Amino acid sequence: MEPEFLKRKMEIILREKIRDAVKALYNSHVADELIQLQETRKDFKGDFTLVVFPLLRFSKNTPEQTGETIGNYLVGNYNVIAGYNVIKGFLNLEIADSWWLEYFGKTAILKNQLGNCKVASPQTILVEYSSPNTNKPLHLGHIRNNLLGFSLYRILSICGHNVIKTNIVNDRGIHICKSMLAWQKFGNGETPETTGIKGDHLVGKYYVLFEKEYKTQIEDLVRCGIDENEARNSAPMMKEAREMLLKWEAGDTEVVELWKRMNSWVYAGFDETYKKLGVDFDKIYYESQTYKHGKKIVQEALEKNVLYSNEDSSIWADLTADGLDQKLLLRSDGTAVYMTQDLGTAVDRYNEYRFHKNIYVVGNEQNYHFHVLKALLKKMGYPWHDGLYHFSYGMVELPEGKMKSREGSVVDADDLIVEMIETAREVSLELGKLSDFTPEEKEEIFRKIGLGALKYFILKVDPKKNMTFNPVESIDFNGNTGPFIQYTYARIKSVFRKAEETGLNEKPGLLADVKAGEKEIVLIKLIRKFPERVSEAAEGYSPALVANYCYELAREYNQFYHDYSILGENDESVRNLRLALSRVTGEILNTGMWMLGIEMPERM
RNA sequence: GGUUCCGUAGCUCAGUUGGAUAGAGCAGCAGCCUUCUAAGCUGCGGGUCGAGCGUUCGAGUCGCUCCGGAAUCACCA
Repeated sequence: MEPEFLKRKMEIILREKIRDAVKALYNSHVADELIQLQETRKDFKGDFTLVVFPLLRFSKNTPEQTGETIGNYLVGNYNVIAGYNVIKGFLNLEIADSWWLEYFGKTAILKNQLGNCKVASPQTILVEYSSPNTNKPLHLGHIRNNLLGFSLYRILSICGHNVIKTNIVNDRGIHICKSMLAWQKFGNGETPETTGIKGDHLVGKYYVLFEKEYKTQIEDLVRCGIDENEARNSAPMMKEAREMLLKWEAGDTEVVELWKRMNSWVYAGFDETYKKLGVDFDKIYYESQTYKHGKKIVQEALEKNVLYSNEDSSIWADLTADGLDQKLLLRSDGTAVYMTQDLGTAVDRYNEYRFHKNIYVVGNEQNYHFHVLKALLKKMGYPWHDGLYHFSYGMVELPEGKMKSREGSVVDADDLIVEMIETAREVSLELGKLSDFTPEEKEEIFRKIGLGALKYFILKVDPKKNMTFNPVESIDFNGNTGPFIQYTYARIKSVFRKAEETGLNEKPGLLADVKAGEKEIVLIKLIRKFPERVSEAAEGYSPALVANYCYELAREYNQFYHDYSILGENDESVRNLRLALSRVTGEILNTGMWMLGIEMPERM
């Protein structure tokens, strides 16, 4: 049997009481939006604050006097309100400690703390993320993409949605031909096996080699007096790459075989990186397949006169009515562009999953592209176009600006992961707390901490904003970081190991009539916010809200841990409350970090 | 040039539908381990929230105009 306050939030009850108060005191009905209730700021005494300015129209009195009158009424008519104070136009209401304790007592026994974050009507949601090109390894930008996509999947799932993780691999086009060509010319038959180089890095090496050779050819041509643009076009490397692309599209056996072979190297490499990052997919799409369907869709739309054809037989959409521009969908030679395949992919996905939402985790540099994609689907008469959502995240920049592949200023994903684990190892060994662990156990802890630091660093930032990564300063392990939260968790685990040894275990049902301290009430209030924060994160597509909540909770817990003794407390009911608070905090931190894809060590 | 986004402490970032005296961390300085993990805790200094005007009882938050930065506007992806 759940008590009233578990089914109905305190805020809702308070609003009702305030409405009653205004009715009784001023004989007026208050519209809901005029009752402005918020949490009381830390520097003031109280739990909830009523902003009284909007109510002056009823009281026809000063803000102070109105606050006093309403506060007095509430204390007299609702025993959960233990007191109030009025500062300027703000009425601060104090909820009785007994209420918080009763609340905590009832919720602490629940299997998980997520209660009301479940949505009323679950949806089928596709989350597309990662979306790599097959000509070079993943870098820091992809890491942000992968972590955001995967975390979004977990947050939406935990709220009850049916979420499908998808990936679209850009496996065709001129870029992969460049790597192939360079490998043919300079590769001497090198493979990941013969060189020991990870497949994606090996292919990336030839992409760089192509660009290098191509550049010298352009320079040579320019020196011979040829215009730079002309040189770009006529450089032999580029000509050969284009020829190779034509051969690929024509199904030339030798080219297709090489393409398959080199892509397979890349996929093996990607799989390794994905595995290290802890992300995976339910369904992978390949552009080399979806672009064909895209072409068909474009042809059909042309026949229905939704699109138009130019004299050179290229096919276009006129989106000026939507405030956009003319958009090319098929080149004059009949080949597909990027948008063509995205149309095909979207339709394929809808046919396969009948999704409510199709979320694209793609950088904000492609905002225009997704506007156009949505407008096109609408124009072509797909009613589900409304379900498309571009989760537009900001770029990861270096202190000196944007990462540039061609200038070699990219932060490689594999390198960064290794570095993070190395740093975790150094820090851990210096602190020397793991001496009784086996080498394997230690490695596992270093891995969790290193990756925890990296993931938290990325995910704590509002996804919409660009962020800066400084490779020199690297990523911290103190303060608002993943390891800080992991450490808090490990501390809690340590308390329970000790409790086990000494027999001072938590006893269910001992939470009534405890005399609680200030920090304990603060913790209870913060714990109570967890499901709400998760809902906000799901609705706002923001893992950062979960990350920052976890930090807030860990910080609060550490203060509590520092100020109060848990197992050293002699009063059994107080000790039991502290154990329950520790356990629930640990559970929430574990679940919260799980939503970010961060693993928690039992010890560190 | 058109469109979109962003400017908060030296640095990296928080800041709910507009609410009180704008918060953390890092870096700097000063303290706290015979007691459950010091990857922690406490304190100090640090701000014209890019600038100005407007709406409002009230603006970091909303509107307009500037200044600065980014992205995009390809028969590239």
